[in-house]
Amino acid sequence: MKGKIVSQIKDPDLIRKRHLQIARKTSRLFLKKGYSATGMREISKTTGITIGNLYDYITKKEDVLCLVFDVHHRLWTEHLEKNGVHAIADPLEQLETAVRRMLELAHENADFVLLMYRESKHLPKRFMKDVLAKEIELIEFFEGILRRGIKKNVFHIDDTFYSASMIVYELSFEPLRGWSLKGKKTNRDLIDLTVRHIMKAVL
Amino acid sequence: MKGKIVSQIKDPDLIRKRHLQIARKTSRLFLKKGYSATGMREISKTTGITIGNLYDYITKKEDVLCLVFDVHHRLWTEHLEKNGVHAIADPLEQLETAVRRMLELAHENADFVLLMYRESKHLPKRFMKDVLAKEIELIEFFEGILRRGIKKNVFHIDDTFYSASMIVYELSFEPLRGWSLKGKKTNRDLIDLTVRHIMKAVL
Amino acid sequence: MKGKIVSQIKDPDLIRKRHLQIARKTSRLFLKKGYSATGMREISKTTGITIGNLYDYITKKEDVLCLVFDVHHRLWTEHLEKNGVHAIADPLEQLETAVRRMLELAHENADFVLLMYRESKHLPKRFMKDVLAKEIELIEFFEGILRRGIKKNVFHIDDTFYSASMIVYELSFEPLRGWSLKGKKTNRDLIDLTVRHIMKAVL
Amino acid sequence: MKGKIVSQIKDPDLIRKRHLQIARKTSRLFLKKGYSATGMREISKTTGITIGNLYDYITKKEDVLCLVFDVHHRLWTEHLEKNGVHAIADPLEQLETAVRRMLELAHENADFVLLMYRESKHLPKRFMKDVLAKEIELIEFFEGILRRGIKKNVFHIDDTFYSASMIVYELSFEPLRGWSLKGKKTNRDLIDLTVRHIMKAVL
DNA sequence: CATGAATGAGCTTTCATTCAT
DNA sequence: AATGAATGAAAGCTCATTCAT
Repeated sequence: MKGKIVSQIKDPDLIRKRHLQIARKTSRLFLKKGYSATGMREISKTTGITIGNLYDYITKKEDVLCLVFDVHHRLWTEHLEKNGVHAIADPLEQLETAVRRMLELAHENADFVLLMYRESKHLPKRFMKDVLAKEIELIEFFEGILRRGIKKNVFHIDDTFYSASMIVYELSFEPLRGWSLKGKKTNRDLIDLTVRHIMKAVL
Repeated sequence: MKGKIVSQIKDPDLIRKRHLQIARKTSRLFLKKGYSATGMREISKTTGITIGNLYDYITKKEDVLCLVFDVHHRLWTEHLEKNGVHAIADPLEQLETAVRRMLELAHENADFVLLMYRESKHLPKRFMKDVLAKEIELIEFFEGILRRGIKKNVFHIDDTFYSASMIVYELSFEPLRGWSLKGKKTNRDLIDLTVRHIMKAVL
Repeated sequence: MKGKIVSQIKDPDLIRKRHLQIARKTSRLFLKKGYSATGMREISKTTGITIGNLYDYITKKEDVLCLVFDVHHRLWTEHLEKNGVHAIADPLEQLETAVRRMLELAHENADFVLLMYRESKHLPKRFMKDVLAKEIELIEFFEGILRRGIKKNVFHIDDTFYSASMIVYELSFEPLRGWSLKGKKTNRDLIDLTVRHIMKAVL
Repeated sequence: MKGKIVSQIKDPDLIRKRHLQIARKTSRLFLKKGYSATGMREISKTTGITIGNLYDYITKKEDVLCLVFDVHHRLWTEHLEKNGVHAIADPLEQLETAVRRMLELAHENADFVLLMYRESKHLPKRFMKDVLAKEIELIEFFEGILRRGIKKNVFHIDDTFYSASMIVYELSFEPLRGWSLKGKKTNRDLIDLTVRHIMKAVL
């Protein structure tokens, strides 16, 4: 993962700064137009970095997509840690809280989530492996909760890995399918409904 | 819907034949390489229709994507009809059967489903509306089952449209997320697990 | 050699016609500006073939250089045949005639010869092998004359391959070094001097 | 000649030092990849001089090529002086020695000679004139020997300038054409053959 | 109806050169 | 004197689309 995107620039602080700048500004472009339809010239204009200079921080257009994925992934990992979800002892409470926090995050970054489903195909293989590994990590985090809940006899499910996978999938319901409910439900209601839906399936 | 894709050709039977030919052969290309990365030359070669002739049956590259979506949608609509799901009287049995049939179809056409999530962005707006309308139709079909089940006091859920939406979303679990379970579950098990997961949430 | 330059175009006559057109017009550009300094846009303008269409007849810029080399090589091979040099029985007369004819050709295509020395580095390896093979052929042609002359006791040299190589090299004297004599000698004188120089060394 | 390459730097010793450093290191690059294909970044890396600093010692990329030519030319001039060829009284011995020394030098610097034929086109006109002037000097040196030999009735040739030009040209036989004899002749043999070839033509 | 050669805007990427520090 | 980030024109090449035959 480290040093994945090769840069011509020597100053590592500058690299970090510019990489963030590129990822943040470009993600909006990718969201609106899609990866393929977004040209390097647009990326240059949006980021405010001239095209030549841009290529001092990346080697191929792909790298920009990798940077976008990177920033977004960091967001998710950090979110659970920040909210102290790991520390909750009661599995039922922990699951509910984790799901709720993730749904909130998914709501705030709905476009991002959609982007990742849509454009992951354009990631270089090497990077794709990292992405999948992180997804598995998230699944395993939920699996851990489920296992502890089963031991304590509070959850009743046959297959923890399957259920954890499905839960993680359901977290993306709004970003991927929300359009059908747009205008019919407030965000609060949608989250409540999904929390209940998920909890019902494990109890 | 009809006549959406404008054609230079007079003979309507020929148009239908060619459109089907284009859709079927090209979908494979789009699946493998994605819409943007697939060139018209490749489409011409794969379909066996020369490039000039191809443009007698479509007006823009988009149209090819529309054709692909069209064929695939027809598949789903027809599937429920063919399997006589509409005729089942018992809501519980009907829901379980419908879900199972859809999951089987989703499994067989996993790549297609993935394609539709990925490339829908490239559809022209006009066509996109049709696509969403059809999705709503499917949701409403499931909503109908749920409503009847509630009346008969066999389902217990608060919001039928939400639940129907979520069910339809869950049908795409394997195509979109199956990679995490690849090698761990047989297709049969996966379908059984998902059927049980869905049924549990509505009972 | 055959079919070396891959083309998208189906009509083989058209390919030949355009390849010749490209080679002839572009060689002038390469002569004046060198291979690297000549852009595809210039080539497009000079040949009168639009840039996209140009790439229907070649796959890379290299190919244009190959075409130029090809045309020129054909020139040399055909020249000896046309002038009936092969048919001369007397080795001394044959050598003198062959040398004179080649010097005349070298004079008329001096720029071309220079081009080949200068830009051969940019040829793809595969093609380079063919070029060298043809050069060896020419050397061997002269070696044959020398051998027959030795048998008839008219030439006196130790090493026929060396001498043939040197003779072929000397044929390029004017194209490569003529500048130092420019204005001092007429073309006729220069050729006479070189013929005498070469003959003296083998007698 | 002096001060040709304009520099921002005040200290003339430093300029000389850096210019030598640039010429020596870069010539290897030009040999391998050619002038056009060698980038300033590569030159910077190879010389160990940062790109900005490099431009304190030159004004354009051309200048680097000039420096390379300069160093190489100095080599040739110095070589004849070092070997005391100028002091030999007997024209025949002097010619043979001069030719032999030059051939040895040409062998050791074969790549260099090739480079000069190939890349001279990229020299700025002003500098090109200097290069040609030096070439003429070398020709005239040989012409001098020939003249003295004719006076002493040991050489028999019609045109001293032509012969001297051809001799100088023949010195580059190995660098330009040696590939055809590679593996067939040792260096010693090749030099002997060429010396004999040249002497035979003037006697 | 069918063919495929032709068009040219637009793509990603490179690279000589400048300039603030 | 030295550093290296920044510039942007221009390079090679692709590709959706048109049109004469």
